[in-house]
Formats: sequence, C-alpha cells, structure tokens
Amino acid sequence: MILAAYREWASEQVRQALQALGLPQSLPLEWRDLPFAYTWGIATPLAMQLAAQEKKINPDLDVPARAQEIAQRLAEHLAGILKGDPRFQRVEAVRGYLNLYFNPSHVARSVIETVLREGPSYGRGAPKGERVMVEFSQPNTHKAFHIGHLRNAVLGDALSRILDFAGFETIRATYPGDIGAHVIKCLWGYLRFHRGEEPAERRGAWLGQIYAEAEARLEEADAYRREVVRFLLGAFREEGITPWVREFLLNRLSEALVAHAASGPIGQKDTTLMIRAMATGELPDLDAIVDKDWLWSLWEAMGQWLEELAEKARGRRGKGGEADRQAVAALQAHYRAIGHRPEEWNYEKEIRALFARWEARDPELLELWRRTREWSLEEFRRIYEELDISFDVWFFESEVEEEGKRIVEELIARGIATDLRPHGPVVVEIDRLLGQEGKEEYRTLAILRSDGTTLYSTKDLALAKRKFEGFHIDRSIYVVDVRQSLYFKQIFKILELWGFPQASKCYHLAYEMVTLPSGKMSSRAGTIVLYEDFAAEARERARRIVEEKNPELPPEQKARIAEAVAKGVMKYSMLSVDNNKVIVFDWDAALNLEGQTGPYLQYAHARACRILEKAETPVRLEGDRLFETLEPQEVALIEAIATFPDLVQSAAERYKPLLIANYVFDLAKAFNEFYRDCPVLTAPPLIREGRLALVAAARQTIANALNLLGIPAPEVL
RNA sequence: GCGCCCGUAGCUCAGCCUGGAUAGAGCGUUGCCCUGCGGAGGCAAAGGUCGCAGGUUCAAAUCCUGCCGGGCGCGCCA
Repeated sequence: MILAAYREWASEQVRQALQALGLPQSLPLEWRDLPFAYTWGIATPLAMQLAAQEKKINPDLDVPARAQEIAQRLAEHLAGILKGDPRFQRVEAVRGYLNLYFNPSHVARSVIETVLREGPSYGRGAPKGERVMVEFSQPNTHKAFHIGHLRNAVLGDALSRILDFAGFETIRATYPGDIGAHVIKCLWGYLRFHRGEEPAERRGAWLGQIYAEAEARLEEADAYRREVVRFLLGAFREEGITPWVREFLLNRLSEALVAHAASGPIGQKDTTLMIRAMATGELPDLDAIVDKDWLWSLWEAMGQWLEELAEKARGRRGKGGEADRQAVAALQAHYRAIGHRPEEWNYEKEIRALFARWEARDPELLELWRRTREWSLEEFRRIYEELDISFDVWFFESEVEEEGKRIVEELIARGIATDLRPHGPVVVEIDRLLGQEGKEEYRTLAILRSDGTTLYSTKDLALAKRKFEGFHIDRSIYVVDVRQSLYFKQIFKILELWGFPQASKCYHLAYEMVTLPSGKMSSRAGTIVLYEDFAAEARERARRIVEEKNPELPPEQKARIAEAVAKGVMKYSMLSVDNNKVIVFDWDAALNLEGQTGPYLQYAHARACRILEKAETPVRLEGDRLFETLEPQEVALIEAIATFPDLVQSAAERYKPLLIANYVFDLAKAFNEFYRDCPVLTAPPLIREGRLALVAAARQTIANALNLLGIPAPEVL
C-alpha cells in the first residue's frame, strides 16, 4: 500500500525520462524488489526488454550490452531530475537493470506512521462488497478427531481470517457428518458390546474408540465369512484331496445348489453367482449374495458331509483308503480351524437391521443417536474453543437429508438426473449431459441410492442450495481434502446444470493428507494420531520450556503461556507447508520450538513487548530529524513491515495462508536481526525515539499477521 | 486406462500463478557470540545436474511438450 505509492511515483519518473530520451514508451513498466539484502529500492528490467525489442530490427545486436547502455542513460537522466526530491536517494544501472533507491528516512517515517495510526487494522483491506462462505472442518461424529482434521480446521480458520481481513464479508461454516454408515456402525458397536456404558469424560474420544472397535470386529467378521465361502467353494480342490472325496463333496454341493436354485428367483441368482465362482476359483462378491442364511446352512451342512465322509472312509480298504482318510482328516481339521462362529457370521445382518431401524426412525435408536452425537459435538466444541476457532453457522448432514431427496426428484423431473431405481441408483451422467460422451472428464455421479436413502452427494446438493438461497453468498469455498477433487468438480458442474449462477464461484480448496512415516493413518492398525494426544504433548513440551526459561512467573501465567505456545507450534506446523503437499507427521518436527516455528514468531513479539515496556516512555513520532540515519537492519525491517498489506490481498486472492505463514517468519527474522544489532533503549535520544517507534510498528505487524493465522501473540513468553 | 498432485541442499520445505541479477529458509553438522533490550536468539562455514530430455525466450527452478520416479482419485463410502 505504502510501497505501491512509491512504485507509482517511480514509474512516473521513468516514463518522463523515457520521453525525454526519446525511447519507446510502449512497454509496460514492471518493478521488482531488489534482490540484495539491506538495500532499499526497486528495480526494473525495462532496459533489457527495450534492447530485446531493438534486436528484432537489428539481429546482430548484443542485447546485454545494449541493455546496460540504455539503463545507464536512464540512470543518468533520472539522477539529474530527481536530485533534491525528498523521496529519492540514488539510481544506478547494473547488468541491464535500472535500480532506484528511495530515501530511507522518508519511507521509514511514512511506513511507521501508518502502522501506528492503524494499529490492529494495519493491513486490513478495503471492503470488497462480496460475501464469501468458507466451509471447513467436517469431522464425523462418532469418530475420532485426529491431526488430519486439525490441518483442515487450522487451514480453514486461517483462510477465513485472511479473507475477512482482506475486506470480504466472510461467513464461517462447519459441517459435521452426524449421520451415515459410520454412525450406524458405531451405534451397533455400542449396543452390541458396550450397551449402557458412558464414561465420565472424553466421551467423544471414547465413542471414537467404539467406532474403531466396531470396524475392527466387522472386518474380522468379513474375513471369517470369506474364509467360510472360500472353503465351501474350494474344499473339493484342496491339496491332497482324493477323487473319491472330491466326487462326494461335489455331489452334495450340487444337490444343495440345485435345491436352492429351485427355491425362487433369489435362489437362482445366488446359485448362479456361486457356480460361476466355483468355475473360476475366485471368491464371489459376498455383498452380491442375497440369501446369507442359506450360505450359513451350507456351511453347517458341510460339517455334516465331512462327518459322513469320515464315517464312510473308515470302511475303505486298500491303498486308496488311507489316502481318503487322510484327505478327510485334513479337510475336517481345516473346517474346524475356520470354525463355527454364527454371531460373527451375522454381524453384517445386524448392521443392516440397524440401518433399517434408522430409516424407519425407530424412536429408541434416534434417542441413542441424539445422545451419542452430543458426546462428539461437545468434544468438537471444546476443541474449537481450545484452538480459538469459531463458526457462524453449523450445518449438519442430518438436516439436509430430506431436502436432498426432494432435490433429486426435481433433477429427475428436469432431465438432469437419471433414475435407475430399483435396479440402480439415481445418477447424473455429467459427460453425457455436456455432450461429451466417451470423454472421462466428469464421469457419472450417483446422487441417491437405489433404496431411496441419501448419499453424501444428495446432502451436498441440498447444502449448496441452502448456502446460496439462505445466506445470499456470492462465493462458496469448500476446504476439503484433495481426494475429493473429482467429486467437487462433479458437484459444482451439477449445480451449474441445475442453474445456479454461483456455481462458477464455488471453489474446492484442496489440501493434502497428514500421513505418518509408516504410511497412512489407520484406525484398524491403531495408528491414528488424535488431536487430543498431539495437543497434550505440545502443551507438555511448552510447559517444560516455560518452566526452564521463566521459573519465577506465577503458575497460572505459565499455564497461559504454555497454552499459547502449544497453539502456536501446532498451528504453525500445519500452516507452513503448502496445501498440496503431504505432511508426513513427525512428533519432533511438528513440536520443535526452535527455528521456523510458531514460538519463534511469538518470541520475537515478546521481545518487542519487553523493549516497549522497559522504555517507560510513550512512542512518539515528532520532529523532522527522525530516521536520518538508518542501519541496514532497520531498513530491512521497515521494508518487511511495509509489504504486509499487499501480502494480505495476495493471500486472500490465492487462498494461501502459507504466504502469511512465510511472511511472519521473514518479519520476525528481520526483527531478530534488528534486535541483535540495533540497541534501542541505550541509543542516543533521537535514534532511540525512532527505533522505539519502529519496535512498536514491528510488534503491531507481527501481532496482526499472527492473528491471521489464529496464533496468539503473548506479551511474555 | 483416464485424471489430479508431488519431485529444489543429508532431512523437512519456500520460491513456480505473474520468467529476470549470485536458487533461499529451517532442521542436522562444524565453529563462534550472553559485564548490551530475554540465547525459544544471532553470526559464519560446509552442503545444489532445481527428477530427465527437448522446446519457447535476450533470459527458464519458473512457461510449453514428452518421459521417469512417488502419492492420490475414478463406489449405491464420506
């Protein structure tokens, strides 16, 4: 903002110089920062561009030499006309660049004045008159809140803060997943293994454990079922089997299959699947087999067949008899090893029954859902509070289900969606609708299950409508992990086909996953890093260092500082990596308190506070002789301070909190270098006054920038 | 198969949108700096075929094309 004014002034001077020297003025003038440290000015490659242009007419031209010549002439001319201007310091031509240096004291004053005048608003952009909704943090209730969710929440929060500060009217929305398969599974696990239990605290996390346990048991049950079916279909071709045994088993099996096929259309379908599987030797899709009770009866029958076989084998004579007996014994051993576990066989059936109760709105189940849902939500609220993250709107998946179903009907009626029920789901064949059949760009999205129950997409369509119509937003940002990129592309396209003009203003801010050195986090393998544990460890490490550095502080202040440092270290480790980069979570790297970390920034802020506190004099900017001499470190610091407003706009435009994260680090670094080399309190009066004002401005800017990241800036660390 | 993302120092990452001077940090390693406002700091050294190959350009880590490695997506999951 401030620098922009200087840049404009410089541009005007260069334009006049070009005219005076009879050089072409057609090229757009570009300015860039000087690459050298501790200098203050801007540079333009204009002369190189002019020389390149001349080369088109004169191909033999030595471009670098000619560029330097032009730059030299411009520099000489500018030096002449700018002499005496208070803003100007010097101008030079280097390697074809035209470098223009500003009068440091002049700029210093205007920068610092601006910061001190605007205070917490320094860097705030003018109102844009545009309403933006940022949807972020969509954790599932009944599941654990882990560090992947943390990345999302921290990123969305920072983005919201940045957009708001940049001048957009920002609405922050969260969208917990409070219904769906995961909820049913969790409730099943609760009812089956933990009915009536309720821990006194951390009930949300406990529920997450129940969910993980349920998943594990279901997976185990699934493995069991597969083994059973594999044995049923493959026993006759096991190693060491004899023709006599094989024939017997195949006979019994075919009899059973024929009988089942005769039982009706379902039996026929199941039998077909089984026969095909037997032929190919591949396991059939278990979910496709409808009558699982029949499968189970087959399993029980298999036990009897083997008994029968064993009985008959006892009477077999000769060489073959021994082989037969051995084969049967092996089969029986295998059969017993797989075992008889009717409960596990039926887990899946129980889940389906629970789903049915849910769909029928069984009051008892609804009551349990409401109660347990609240356990999770109270934990989410506590986490958000802990992290200083707030929401203007709470959407719930459960609240948009019914509307979603209505929308699907509307889309069918308008020919956008294709109804394949009852043999398939309701789908939107997007590529076909766009007239690009054969292309695989948008593909096909299912928006309602064949049984009429809702999908994630059903609810998202309803949610989008609610955002547009209920909140009159101009723009809609979805902070969701990168795996859903195609999905959101599809949803936005459907919104467009549906006729929402805001569809083009929907943006999926994708971010990469948080993984572990060992790979993906998995609840099955028990490798999920809970937010809770991360935060506890962060607090503990922060507490230890506060204890070490400031043992004399009152305990409650130590606790407050540790809290702030923990927040800083967690958030910064999530924000200082670009969105599209996987964060491989490493405890020591994530919780390091030195180097490019949150506490480094907070430390710089605390140091500035300390100087201001010790000065015991108000910060003033009076008299003309301030900033007459400036150390390079002072110039660098002022420059860093001055770029903040531009950076805010850029971060908002590009949806990149990372820019702010990197910026605060550079700023804090500049401050620490200044701190080291430029004493404030012990300096002579005039210099002391100027530096004190600079410290105040630096402190303010660090605080403002940290605030955009949601990181607290304590006065004492 | 189709699509998206990543590949820069021993490790973790900025820089790429919008091409520009000697490619920057942090961690780690080595050596310094507290009788100065807080050493959670600062200074210095070592460390680079910017994945590879073409192309565009006066100029390429940056733009384009092709390849090679790695990750992810393409469900009646969310």
